[in-house]
Amino acid sequence: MNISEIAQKAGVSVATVSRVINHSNLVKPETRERVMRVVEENEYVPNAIARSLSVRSTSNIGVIFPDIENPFFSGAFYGVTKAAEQNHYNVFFFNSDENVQKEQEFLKTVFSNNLAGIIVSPVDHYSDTTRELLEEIEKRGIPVVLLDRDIRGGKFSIVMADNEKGAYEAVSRLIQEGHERIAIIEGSTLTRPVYERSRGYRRAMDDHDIPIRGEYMVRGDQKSELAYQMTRQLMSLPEPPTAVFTCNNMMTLGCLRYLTEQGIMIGKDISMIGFDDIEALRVIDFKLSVVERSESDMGKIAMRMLLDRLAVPEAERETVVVPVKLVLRGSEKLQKKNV
Amino acid sequence: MNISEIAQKAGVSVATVSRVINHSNLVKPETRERVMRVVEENEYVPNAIARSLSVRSTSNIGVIFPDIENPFFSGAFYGVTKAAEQNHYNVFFFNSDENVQKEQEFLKTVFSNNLAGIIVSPVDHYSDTTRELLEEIEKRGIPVVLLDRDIRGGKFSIVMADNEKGAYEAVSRLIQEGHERIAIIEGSTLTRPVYERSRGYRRAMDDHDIPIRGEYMVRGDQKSELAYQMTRQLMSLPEPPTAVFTCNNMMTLGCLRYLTEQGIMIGKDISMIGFDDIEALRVIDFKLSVVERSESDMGKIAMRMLLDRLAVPEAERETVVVPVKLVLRGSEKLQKKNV
DNA sequence: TCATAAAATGTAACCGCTTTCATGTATATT
DNA sequence: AATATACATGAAAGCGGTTACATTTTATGA
Repeated sequence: MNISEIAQKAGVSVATVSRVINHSNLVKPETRERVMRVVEENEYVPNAIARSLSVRSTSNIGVIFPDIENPFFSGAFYGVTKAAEQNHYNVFFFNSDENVQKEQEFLKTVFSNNLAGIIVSPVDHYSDTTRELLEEIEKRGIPVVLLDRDIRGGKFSIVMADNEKGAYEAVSRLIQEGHERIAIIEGSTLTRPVYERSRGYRRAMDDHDIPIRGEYMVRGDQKSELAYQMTRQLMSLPEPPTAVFTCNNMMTLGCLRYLTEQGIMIGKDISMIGFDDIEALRVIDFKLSVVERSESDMGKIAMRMLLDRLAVPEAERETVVVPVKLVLRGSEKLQKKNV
Repeated sequence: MNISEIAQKAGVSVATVSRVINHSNLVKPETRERVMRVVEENEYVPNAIARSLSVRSTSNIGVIFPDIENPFFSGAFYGVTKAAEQNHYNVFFFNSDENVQKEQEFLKTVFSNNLAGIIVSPVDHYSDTTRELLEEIEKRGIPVVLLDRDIRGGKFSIVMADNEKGAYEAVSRLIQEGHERIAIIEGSTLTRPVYERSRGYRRAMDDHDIPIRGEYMVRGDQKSELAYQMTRQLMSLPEPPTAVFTCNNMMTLGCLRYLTEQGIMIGKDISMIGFDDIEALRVIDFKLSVVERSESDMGKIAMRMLLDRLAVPEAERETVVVPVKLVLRGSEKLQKKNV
């Protein structure tokens, strides 16, 4: 069933049918009625592909995240789909697997698929190729919104958490608890949030006149395994840290595993605060203090920003910083006062 | 840059360019060369929308899951995107939010978006409307593959886990540990996996001649809260159960929370086995025995089945049952022998 | 009543590609 | 050399809509 069949049955031209289904106001009420009746009787749904070809744009947006299985991203993705649905947009998803090539591969399909806009969390902060692709996309009038991670030298709309503040508050809190030997397990340096969290740590230490010791700053990635090893390394130091701040949820778990395996009690033998809440631990009431942010809000905001840009193409690119919250559940404490 | 500009620059007709980019073999090697050079020089990428309109089908598949934040679904989704990517398919994602209306809303857009196929995990096993929509889709030549959940009276390809066996083995194991007072926290009855897990429980009990007590069979949903309350209810019985089998990961957590809050030690004061592994607990080495299955494999298999149907439209609809594995980590044990 | 403006509708080109059918050209066959 | 055959290419219709422009209908005012 296509538009000309409907036109024929309703005894009008295809142009009129098109006007009716697009809510144009230059069609007589009775005609509209008649056409609508035929449309409903035949359960006619216009072909979105043909429409897209004609208007040279779609109602589809693209989302490229590095790892949909990471609760942060699945939460953000949920927010995006929710907001998209409410505004009658469809969403294409692509998982870059933390792989720059794959990410770029997908970015190249943006034009041929005539996407209305894209939301991306770039794999590599330093990739010039990715930046150039994104700039090309913007230049051709397709809005880009970055989520959580940005890209060096690029000028894009972005929604991010207040990473530095989150880290600053977490570390400050540990200091208030009396700690001086505070370790940080950083993520891989390829992304901005990692950098900012690290800066928050250093600023908190500086502001409280606590010297930063290189051996307490170790680097993990996005997985738990390396953080596990790094924790072992930290705890094997002649003077092991008395508190640790972990920069993302998977690393928090890796760290936690080493500590519990060794029988080191969290919030008792050692203090700990992680970045990002871990639902499973929260649900079982495992007392872990964390820096929390709303993933789904970040997704919704990203979609909203995209819609704004779509509505007003020449609008300014904006940066939205989502607040973080330090949620204290006890793991920031220390019972044995061996600080 | 479109096909006719390329044709002009290469000094051939659009038909020839079309043949070149579609790898038709009836074009002279030299011509192909020449066209390809122009294509590359101009970084020409054919417009997928126009192509779709012309061939009346896309390389897009649709995925409808009830809750992308649930690790089972985000894992399965990862598998789908992985397999799709390898076969040059794009994936549209839609979150039904466990809401039948939303699910049906999306199913209606399948035609207008000319999707090549869909993978769905239906919200409600008993929804005739959903079944009819899916049948209509199949009838119009668009393959449907169900994942994890099926639909009453429908004859569709499906990939599912061996739910009954998983439950049977888990409960049998609890029985072997000496239990007789075994409770089950079932999910909401709207889906088939729930029914099968429940049946596995009953069969295990029957096979070992243990009478099933109604007060030990309680119903949760997909969330942790109700399971928490149900666990309290179970533990408040005059004769509380000595072991509990929970039918999905969120309920496992809710149950776990009540027990730990009450100071009831898992694998010591009470035995427990859950359905589906919980990564966070595994990573921190929390000793929870579970029935495990590979979510991403299920997604990959679903995509593979879709591709097969796409290649051979008249192919039989098949049911693939993915094996489950009982992973014993200690929580199935009981130390206080008060059984 | 008629000229004129405004509103409603229709005609047809176009979006960018695929593909059938017609045509032209090279190769093989006798 | 003439004819048949296979191969290579092009012209043009079509996919299902939208929309600029032309045309017809209706409303308005003198």
